[in-house]
Amino acid sequence: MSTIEKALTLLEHFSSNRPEIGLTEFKTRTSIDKGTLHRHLTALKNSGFLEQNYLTKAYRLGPAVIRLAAVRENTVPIVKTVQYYVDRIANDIHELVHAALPQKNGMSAIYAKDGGNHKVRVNFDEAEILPFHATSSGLALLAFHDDTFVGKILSKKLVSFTDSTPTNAIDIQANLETIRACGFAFTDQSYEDEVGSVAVPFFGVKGDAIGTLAIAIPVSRINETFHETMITQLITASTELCRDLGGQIPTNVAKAWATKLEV
Amino acid sequence: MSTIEKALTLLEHFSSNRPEIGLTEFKTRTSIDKGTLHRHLTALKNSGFLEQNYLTKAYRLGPAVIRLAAVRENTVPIVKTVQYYVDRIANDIHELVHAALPQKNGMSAIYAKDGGNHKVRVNFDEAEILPFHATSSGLALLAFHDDTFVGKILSKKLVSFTDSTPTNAIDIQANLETIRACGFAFTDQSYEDEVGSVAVPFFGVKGDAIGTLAIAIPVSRINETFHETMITQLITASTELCRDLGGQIPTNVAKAWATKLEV
DNA sequence: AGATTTTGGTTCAAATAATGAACCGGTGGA
DNA sequence: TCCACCGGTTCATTATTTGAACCAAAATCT
Repeated sequence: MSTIEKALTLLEHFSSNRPEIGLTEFKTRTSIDKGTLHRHLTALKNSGFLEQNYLTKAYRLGPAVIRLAAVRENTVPIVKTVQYYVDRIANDIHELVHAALPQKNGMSAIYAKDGGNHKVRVNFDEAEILPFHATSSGLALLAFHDDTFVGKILSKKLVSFTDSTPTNAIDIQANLETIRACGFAFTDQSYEDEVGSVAVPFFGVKGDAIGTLAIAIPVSRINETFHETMITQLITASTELCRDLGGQIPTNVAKAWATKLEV
Repeated sequence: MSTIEKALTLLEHFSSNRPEIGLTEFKTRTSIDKGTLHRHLTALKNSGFLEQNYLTKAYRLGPAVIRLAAVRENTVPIVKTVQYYVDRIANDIHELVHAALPQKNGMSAIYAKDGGNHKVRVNFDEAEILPFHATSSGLALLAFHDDTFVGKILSKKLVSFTDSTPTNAIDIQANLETIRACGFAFTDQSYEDEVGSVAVPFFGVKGDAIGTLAIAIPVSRINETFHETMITQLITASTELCRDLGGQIPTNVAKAWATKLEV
């Protein structure tokens, strides 16, 4: 791994829950030498990717990322495009809907909308990393990503979040096979207790999965017919989204989705 | 300059006007060796900061920046906070208003709104780098930034964009002194012909300028009274914005602004 | 108030990774 | 068919990164 990648990996530690990280905390989190760490953090700071809380000396993300995100969104307006469909589904089914993009170690929600007015609702932290193996988003994406990437992910230690988190790589591979066949993924309390989720991928020009649309819902509200409703909603939205983004749905997925919608 | 900084500098070359850059184009733009360049670009790609157009092999910004920007905005919600004031000014004065943050080599607009319905309007490209020395935003920020940074900027070659672009460091330093005294900056066609602009800084907890609010306007529509209107609008907005962000307006600026508002 | 721990930050010889000139192989004109 | 240009790779040389030990200041404990 190059020095550049090592340094950029540090940025992954920031999240909405952990917006500021001090030098020593970084050291315990990464077990990288303090000297090295300091030099890397300083380099990131000089480049505008980090800035320091002048009181605590802790590091937080800097203004450079704002500009880059604006340019990216100007180049490939995925967030904007995805919003329409997330909102539509959220308004239709009155549950928490989100769209996510893959990062190195999991999916990252780029937009979420809770269409519900339920008392019991799924707590959702945007910009959090959703682990590939424990979430429907993650599985839906892995199923349509290249094998080497999947292999890399599944060969790492698979953290258990609940009693239902799948941690056996072989089982997961089998599940991915099923997902590939039907074109959608679902999980039952594999990441958070009491929460189930359904997800479909959306595709880029090569027919590769570039992101996912997903619904998270308290298991108490899931039943057979609602499960089907969620899936049809996601499938139709993803179909239109792919068209908007100039993406291509793999033929077997297109076929599976079509038969699903006919029923 | 560390390898990390060198690599991250590459990202600065992307903009809305130049969303994709190939290896050879990078080489001509940076005069870095092709091998090195390729390794750096690959590292950035592996980290999700770049992705490749699979047809042309050209690089463009990747999905990692989206997540980081979301976390940053969750941490320090400058964009969201600033929007309210930019919109307000735009609606009041019916001209192009924007807010910008400093990057390494200039200001970058984070939000813009054209409140006008004029036939003649200022063309504005968001996520573009606005050079410090040629724009009111840049000057307003430099005036309240630490001297070493200003020195670094002014010691570089100051590009001339129009006949009115100031390129003499000593003149600019003198101008910064004036700006420090009155608390706002204005330029007359120093970046684009026919366009004038006014800007005020807004401040962080240390009383340091962390960004700017600015109005760009065709010179044909500027007159004495409108000039004053723009300045009062900007000053009041910045004052409130600083309060929202927990920033501290330097005492002499606060005084200058207060007297300006009294008139 | 004084001692102690913990914090961010720095140093410099040893270890390692970055560098770049030359080299591939594919693609698209002339 | 040739040639130029593209992205990408190789490997000996070189320069940078690395990390154990060290420092100073601030927070914490006694």
